[in-house]
Amino acid sequence: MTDETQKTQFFQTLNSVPNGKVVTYGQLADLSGMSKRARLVGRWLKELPEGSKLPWHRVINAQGKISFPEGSEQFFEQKERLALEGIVMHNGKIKLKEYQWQP
DNA sequence: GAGATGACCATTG
DNA sequence: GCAATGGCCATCT
Repeated sequence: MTDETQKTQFFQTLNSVPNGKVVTYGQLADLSGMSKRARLVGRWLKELPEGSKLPWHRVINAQGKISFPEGSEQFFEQKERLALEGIVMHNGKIKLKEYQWQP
């Protein structure tokens, strides 16, 4: 069992997130078979190239917020992509109750 | 090998 | 509901 295997599993899970839904880091880690590795998930997402086909913008933290500093380019892009899928933010936060993916 | 860092999480006050 | 605290785990200096 290498970390590459887990990475593949993780990316596969991420790729199966439906349009209009979001997932948290911990949830993705759990679905990929690593319950306490949410930080590693964040690390992998950071490594992704911009042109990646993966829905990285559908990944938010457990507080229903985008994990980039507000005002940064990354923050803005993620917010924009989510808006295109019908996911809007209320007072800087997303309603996990409505938008969180439930496999 | 010790200490710091990070797209985090759960608990506590 | 929000901020502070401790915990987790891989990578970097």
